[in-house]
Amino acid sequence: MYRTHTCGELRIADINKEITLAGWIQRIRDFGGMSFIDLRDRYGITQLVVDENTDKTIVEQLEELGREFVIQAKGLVRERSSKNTKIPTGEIEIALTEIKVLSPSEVPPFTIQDDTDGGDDLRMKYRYLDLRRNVVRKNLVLRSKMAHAVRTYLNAQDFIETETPVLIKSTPEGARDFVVPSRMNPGEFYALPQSPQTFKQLLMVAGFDRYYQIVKCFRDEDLRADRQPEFTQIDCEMSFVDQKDVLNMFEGLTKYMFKETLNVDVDDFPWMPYSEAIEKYGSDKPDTRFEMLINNITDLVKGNNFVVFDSAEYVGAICAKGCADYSRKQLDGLTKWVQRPQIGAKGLVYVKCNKDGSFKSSVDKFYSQDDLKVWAEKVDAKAGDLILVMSGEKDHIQGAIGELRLEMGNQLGLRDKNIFKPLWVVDFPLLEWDEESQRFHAMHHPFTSPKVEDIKLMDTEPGKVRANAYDLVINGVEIGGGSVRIFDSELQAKMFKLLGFTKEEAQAQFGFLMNAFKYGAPPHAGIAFGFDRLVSLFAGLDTIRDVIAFPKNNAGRDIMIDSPSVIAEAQLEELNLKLDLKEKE
RNA sequence: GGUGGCGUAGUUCAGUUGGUUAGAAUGCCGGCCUGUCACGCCGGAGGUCGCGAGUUCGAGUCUCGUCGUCACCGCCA
Repeated sequence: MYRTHTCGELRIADINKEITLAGWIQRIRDFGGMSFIDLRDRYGITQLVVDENTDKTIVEQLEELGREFVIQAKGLVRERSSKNTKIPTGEIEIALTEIKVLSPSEVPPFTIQDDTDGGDDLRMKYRYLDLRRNVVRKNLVLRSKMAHAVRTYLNAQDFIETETPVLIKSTPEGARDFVVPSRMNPGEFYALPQSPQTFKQLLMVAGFDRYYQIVKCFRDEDLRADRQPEFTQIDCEMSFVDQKDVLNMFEGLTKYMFKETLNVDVDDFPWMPYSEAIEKYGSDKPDTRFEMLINNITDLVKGNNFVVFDSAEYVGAICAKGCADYSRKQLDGLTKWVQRPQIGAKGLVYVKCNKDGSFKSSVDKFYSQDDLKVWAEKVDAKAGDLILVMSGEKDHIQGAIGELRLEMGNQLGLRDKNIFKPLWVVDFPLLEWDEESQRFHAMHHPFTSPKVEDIKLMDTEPGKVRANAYDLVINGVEIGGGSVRIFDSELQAKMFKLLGFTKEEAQAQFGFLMNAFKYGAPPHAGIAFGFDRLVSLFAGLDTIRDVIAFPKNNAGRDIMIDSPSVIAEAQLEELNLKLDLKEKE
């Protein structure tokens, strides 16, 4: 036995016990005549002491020790003469009687402390050292607890946890696939799943009734702080349910996770139609922690010879509370901010609602005090508030002013990480027009059912068909989404036709699913949560990297193991592959 | 594919208008120190200023390219 206790458990009640600890040396404080060693493991830190009573050989051994050495230490627990109230073991220390180096350590490239001196690159390269730090490990402990809560809740609701294959088939819809060459089937490839979508529907046909899985998914697209090429979903499907049943079940799961892991009670989740989210928040994932809703003032601003507004399809405004005293510099800063290519607005019009009831705007030349008063009433602006107005093409400006709203929320400190505001966004469009390929794409996926009352529109105005599709959004983060599925092979065929598949293509790609539907498919619906995002939201982080033990960087590289990498010529040959690398221009 | 930030000691950063020998903190090494817990004090070592070209009498500093990294846009059903 290497140890009798962990480094986090000894207390004043353990005084005079002969104990053995094992762990990493956090720090040595050498006083010449005496020394202190902080010994660390996952559970905490315990102080070891060497003084005049300690065996001389131990004093000599001490010279060899350094940070991050793994040692085994035997000694007597005793009360400290000067206590440290900052740590749980701070009332005791270990008078050493024996010390053994289990494993020496080179000087680590950065300090293993909460406030490390290491930068992101270095910490990623030595991820196993970074994971020794409390602040990093605690995120993975939270992740473990949340996964446990998911299983506890769904098992209690009679869900069956089922694994689905990882080597599957490439499909044309959705994200780019990661592919895996098949040695036994020359020239053919597996794909890694973007999600277990079709398999979980087949499990419903199989009568499983309730399925879930905490499962890796893979998408070969460009990355972000909240997107990794491999990520984890809480994937679920249910039979004989409608949309409300699914939302209630997973609202229950979400509340359970908040309560179990953060001890937070959240309100019932409001349902917001997609159209309302776009209209009021300029986003399909609204941050409802604060108001500052977008108002459509297009009709109020026309006919004053202000050509920018007169020619605009849409004019939107938000009201920033208490910002009437923004300086010229601040307003210029906001204007520059919206003119960045990422937002792409031409400009920004402001109206200051002064304390004395007058208005000062950047368009005073065109609009009277009375005109501006009408605007202020429309956007519910009071004295002391600042109205920000953007105009242009409707879809673009709604999104842009939505971004401005979030930026103002940041500046005003309205996006508190300790407040959680979940909601369901419902009634998504079934299809969206893709300019590039000049055809409709499924907004959610091709198995999403249209709303019954909208089916008749499928032939006439496909773009207006609403789907039985829903997203869970918390604090402006898209946590998950799902839909009621098509379970009728004829309706599914119609859907494929709308998506531009020929009968033959549909049969080749998804024939297995349509065939399955011929043998008694139950009505079914499902949902999937992005587990990494949910954990990072709970942990108050902006990136999912810190809730993944071994994440990849912006370019999809693992800089610790240095992947991806080239493979041996023999491997290529075995797979019947030849490389044809494009020369860089 | 695009836009922007960053790249200087082991590490995190500073470095003025282009000008002599590139600094600080921390870490590391050595010395002193019996109650520290971010110990303290004294001393020391440590640099291909990412890489390559260019402008210039002179480049860490300016220009172009390139590589790495981060954030965002496109993309991600």
